[in-house]
Amino acid sequence: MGGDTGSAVTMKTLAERLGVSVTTISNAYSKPDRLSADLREQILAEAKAIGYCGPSAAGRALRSGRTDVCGFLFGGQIAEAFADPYTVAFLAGLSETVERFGASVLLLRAPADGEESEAQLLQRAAIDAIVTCSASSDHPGTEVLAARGVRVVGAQDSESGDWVTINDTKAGRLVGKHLARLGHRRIVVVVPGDTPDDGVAELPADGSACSRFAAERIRGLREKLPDASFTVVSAGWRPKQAGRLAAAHALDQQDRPTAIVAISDALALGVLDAARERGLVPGRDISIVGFDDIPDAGFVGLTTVRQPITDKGRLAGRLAMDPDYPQRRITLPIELVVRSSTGPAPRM
Amino acid sequence: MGGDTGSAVTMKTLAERLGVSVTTISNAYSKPDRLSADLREQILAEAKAIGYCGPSAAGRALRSGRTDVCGFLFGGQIAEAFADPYTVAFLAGLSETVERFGASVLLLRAPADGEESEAQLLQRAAIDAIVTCSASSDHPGTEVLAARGVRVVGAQDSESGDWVTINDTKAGRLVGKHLARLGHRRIVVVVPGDTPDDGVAELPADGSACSRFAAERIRGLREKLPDASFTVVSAGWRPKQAGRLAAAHALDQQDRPTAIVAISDALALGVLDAARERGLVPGRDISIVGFDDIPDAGFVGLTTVRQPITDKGRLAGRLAMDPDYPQRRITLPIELVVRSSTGPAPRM
DNA sequence: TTGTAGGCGTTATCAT
DNA sequence: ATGATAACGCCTACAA
Repeated sequence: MGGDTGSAVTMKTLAERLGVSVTTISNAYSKPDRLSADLREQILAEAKAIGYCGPSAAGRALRSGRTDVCGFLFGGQIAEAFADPYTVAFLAGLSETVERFGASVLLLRAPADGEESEAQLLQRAAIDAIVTCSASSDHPGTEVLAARGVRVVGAQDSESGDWVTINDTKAGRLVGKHLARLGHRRIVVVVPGDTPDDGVAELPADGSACSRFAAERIRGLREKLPDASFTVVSAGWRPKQAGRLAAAHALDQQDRPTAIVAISDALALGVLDAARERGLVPGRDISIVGFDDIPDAGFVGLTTVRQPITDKGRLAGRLAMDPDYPQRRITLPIELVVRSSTGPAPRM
Repeated sequence: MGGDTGSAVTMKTLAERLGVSVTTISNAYSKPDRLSADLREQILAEAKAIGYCGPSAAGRALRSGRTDVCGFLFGGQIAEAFADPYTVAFLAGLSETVERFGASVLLLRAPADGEESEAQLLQRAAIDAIVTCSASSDHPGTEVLAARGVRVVGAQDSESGDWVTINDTKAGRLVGKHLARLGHRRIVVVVPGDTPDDGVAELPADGSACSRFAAERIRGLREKLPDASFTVVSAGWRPKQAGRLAAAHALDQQDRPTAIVAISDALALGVLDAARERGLVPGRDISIVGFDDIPDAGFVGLTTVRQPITDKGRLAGRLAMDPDYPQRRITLPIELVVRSSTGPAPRM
């Protein structure tokens, strides 16, 4: 105990003490079948004895070009990202697979424009691959990484690169069809987004100011509700709070919507809160829909479009860690899950 | 576009093209004051032109011994860890600080006993420092890391090493005093823990089967409630669900407790759900207390012991990244926050 | 099955 | 202000 010189012990140390070559030591760790089991055990024992804990990651990375690290690029602040059950579920699948490949996940925040120093952090990260989540799918930084030889796995279909995604337009259509059938014609869509002064921003109803996945969901939605009125609002990035604020704004209007579509379940949970605070019963007085089917959605009876979030993370991890995995562009199935939060549009 | 050979471009390439030495290139990035501004700009421009994106992390790590990576060691599965708002808040503070030091956070799962391969993952990780959270504070793996020269920052006081923590016994006492004053004498404590068959396990009432921080909270609690009856139960690791199950079990007994103390707010949220599902009004029919004061606690009116979670993360990051930070053992202040979930013990 | 040699890209040290 | 040189710890040929 006490601050020793630390890692003065290397493969060479071990080799000298045992009278074998460094190659043999190296093989003991990386290619167990290239030396006798006896010798290997002896080496491992001595290693433990003198406190050698395996090949140094730095040396190995430099020589082999592999780091056994998979980056995870998320948008927004970390607290916002991890307050979102979708992100957490995705990350759970991702890290499960990454770990199975003997690697770890490095958290990388997508730098906003002009954040020079954080951009460097991303560019220079020692990673074999990077997985983006929907909020950061088309980040410019990934191109540089790709040029550097880092495998990039996106959460959105694109012309180049690998990805695993869902059909967001179709997801929107599923919701649109459902709401159309129930007779809804006055609809508010809640999306994550920057907020100006008063906390709620109204955005172009065609979704042109939203991230792409949101825009596509909105497109599908409108396609099936051609004669409905649409308002798109945002109230920040922290999902629950944003949903609550945005819904509060919408519900306190003269001409209250009959349905609120939250672009994610995490937002929808906040929308439900806002409705209940006003004594409105979801599914009777107001219909509320989300996307993703996070675990809580079932618990609170939220109608939503299910996607296999954790599997998405697993597949992303697979694409990231296994360059030989044959299918490099994957679209996962989705499904409308009708629960109690939607019902016929009330006459008003 | 198109898979090029990748990172064939190095400092040497750049040096040759500009007719300067590699040292100068290196300095352009790491020691800007050791060369003329002119030359530096020229170098940076050429770098951008030929697609060189800064010193390779591997080379730098090997030579300098620094990786600019801070490990975060969490217990349990990743989905469980990040379903816990405490962990998320802590991580937010941690990564904020780590990023400020030009480094990133690497997610490391604490391997259970016998998970040889995952233990290797931890031991060989290329990190400058590692921060543990309460659930993994006394993990054996950290000792090896410390011996290797990795700075270890714990979330619990210990004889050796650096840490940032709170006084858990005192936190327990705050709750104990509060409940004693309200006349509670039949108390159930909910802790995270492995579950056997039926989903709820009853543990020794002295907390001896819990993690240390939980045990200390229980100790403080009992100290102030010397003549109360205690039952300690656990129902898994996913906080909300575990709290709900454990509370359901306790509330469906003949001799229902008058107060339920959840060892974390995340658990308490589940306890609240269970109470409400049974038509019990928290603070009137049953008192419910948590620990930590996560954001949702205020929202649902939960009485709890506040600790500055995000600041804890920030300080842990500081200790991890800055070996010269003078104070290496920090105990943060705590405070009882009384809300509506506690009230006088009902006569029964 | 085991050993030898060279180099991966960088930075520290010591010159100039 | 700039350059030459020598490691850093490991892995991949190739040789024995």
